[in-house]
Amino acid sequence: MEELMAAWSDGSSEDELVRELLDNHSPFFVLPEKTTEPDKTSGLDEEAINRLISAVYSGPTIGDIDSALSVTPRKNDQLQELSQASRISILESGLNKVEHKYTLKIKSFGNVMADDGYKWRKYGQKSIKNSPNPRSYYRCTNTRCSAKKQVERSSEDPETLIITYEGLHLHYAYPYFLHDQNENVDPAIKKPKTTISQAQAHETREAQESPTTNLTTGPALSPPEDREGIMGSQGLLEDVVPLMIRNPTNNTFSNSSSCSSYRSPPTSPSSLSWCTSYSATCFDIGI
DNA sequence: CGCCTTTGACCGGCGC
DNA sequence: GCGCCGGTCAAAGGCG
Repeated sequence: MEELMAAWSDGSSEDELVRELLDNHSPFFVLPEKTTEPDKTSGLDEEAINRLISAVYSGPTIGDIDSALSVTPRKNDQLQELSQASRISILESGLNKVEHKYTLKIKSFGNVMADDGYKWRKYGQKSIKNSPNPRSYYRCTNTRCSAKKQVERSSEDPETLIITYEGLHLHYAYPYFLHDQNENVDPAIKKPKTTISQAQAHETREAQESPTTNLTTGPALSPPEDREGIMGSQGLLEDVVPLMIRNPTNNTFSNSSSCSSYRSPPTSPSSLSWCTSYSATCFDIGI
C-alpha cells in the first residue's frame, strides 16, 4: 500500500492514469455502458472523458460544490428542492476550501456516531500548538484511495469538531470503470461494494440528506439502515456525518468532476464522486 | 492471527 | 545552522 501511494505521488503515474482513462480498453477503466440519462447515449464518452481528464489536474472549488449540489435528477422536483436546501446548509455551515483542503466545522453531541461508509485508518496524532486538543490523522483504508482527513476539536468551542478533508474517495467511482469488479478489484480492498445503481442511490441520497439532517441540526445522527449493511463498524472510529456530492445523471462527468487532486494523487475517476466525511468521538480524537 | 490504534521517532519546510 | 512545527512512519501492543 505504501508503495502504491508512493507511486501515485509522482507525476508520471498520474499521466499513466490519464492514459488509462483515455484507453477505452484498459483493463482498469472502462467506460460505463450507458448513462442514466437516456437521451444522451452517443458522443458522450469522449466529451465526458475530456472533462474528466481536465478534472484530474484541477481541484474543486466552492462553485463546484455549489453546482454539484444543485444537480439532481430532473424528474424529481422534491429532490431538487431538497438539494437546494442541502446546498444552503453546507455553505452556511462552515465549509471552507483552503489549498485543496476542505474544512468543515460541525457540532458534535455526545458519543452517538454513525459510520459514513468509509473505512479510515488512523496513522497519527499530534498535539497542536496553542490548542489543548490533539489532531488526529486518518487515511482511507482503500489502497486505491487517496482520501485523508484530519480531525480536531475546536479550542474555542469544545463541542465543535473541525474536520479537514483532503483527497478523494477514489474507489467510489470504480463501479463506473471496472469492467469486472471481481476481476480487477484489489483483493486488499475490503470495503463492501455495491452495484452501480445501489451506489448511486446511496450517494445521491446521502448528498441530499446529510447536510440538512445532520450538519445543521447536529444531534439525532441515526444513520439510514442500509448504510450499516455496507460499512461495518470502525471500532473507535465512527464517522458521523456523511456527505457525498456527485453529479448523478446529466452526463456522468460534469462540472462536479471537481475532484480535488491534492499534491499529485492521480485521482482520476474520482472526478465522479468526491465526498467529505468527518467524524470522531471525543475518544476518537484523543480527548 | 490479522487488523487496528497508539505513540515516539523521524522528516521536511520555514523562520530566525 | 538550529529549533519549531506539522505531517508521516513504523514498531509495538491491543482487541475481536
